[in-house]
Amino acid sequence: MLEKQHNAILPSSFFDRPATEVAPDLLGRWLVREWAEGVSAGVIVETEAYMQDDPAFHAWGVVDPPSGLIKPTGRAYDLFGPPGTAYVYLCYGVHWLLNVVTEREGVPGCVLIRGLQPVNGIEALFRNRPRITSVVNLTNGPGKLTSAFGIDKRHHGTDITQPPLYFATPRDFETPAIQTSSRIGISRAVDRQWRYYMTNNSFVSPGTPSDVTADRRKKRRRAPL
DNA sequence: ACGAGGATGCTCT
DNA sequence: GAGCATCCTCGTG
Repeated sequence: MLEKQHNAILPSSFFDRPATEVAPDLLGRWLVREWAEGVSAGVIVETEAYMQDDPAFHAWGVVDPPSGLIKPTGRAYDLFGPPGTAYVYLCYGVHWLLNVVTEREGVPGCVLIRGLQPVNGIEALFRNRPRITSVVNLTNGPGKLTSAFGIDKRHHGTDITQPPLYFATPRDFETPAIQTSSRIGISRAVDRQWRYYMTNNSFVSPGTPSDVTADRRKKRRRAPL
């Protein structure tokens, strides 16, 4: 089982930067989850950055530019928190998505974790997703990896630079080869190349990057006559 | 292989 | 009530 390497934990200062710097820098590092018995970990292979003045960002429009005042409404408020805080929200009413808050307190930003390659405690991950039979399908998507790692509402707002859930730099860390694309599943700010992923890694999510034609509205339900 | 559709809940109009 | 930072299943080829 994995030795606990608390000295390798990424500190909050790591996240006190623009999300577009943090997101690529997280590739090749580990997400670590400590259980009551044992530890699971995965190499981060895919991330997305969300920033101020970003129409695809949950906190978009929350800052009033003339005054700089924050309108503390809903989930967006938590994106102004201190760097290294977990921002976990429910997507499509079904899946929890894990983000880490970036930039100093008062400046909103976050990085979405979209893909992991399991490297430790894989049995526990399978146990959390009993219907999955192949390792690849365990964690190759933002909703899949939270399910496998047992991440949900309970982790929202918690310090993600401490056990039981944190990021760490592995001993053999090397800066990986990285590619970029537009982000997946969004309909606004589709031109920004703020998705980062490892080259030639099969644990990158199968989603298609958004483009101006990719986000056609689903067929609208016909109104009853 | 690929595409359509459903599940399901929170936020804002 | 619409619009989601998704995933899985079940049709067709």
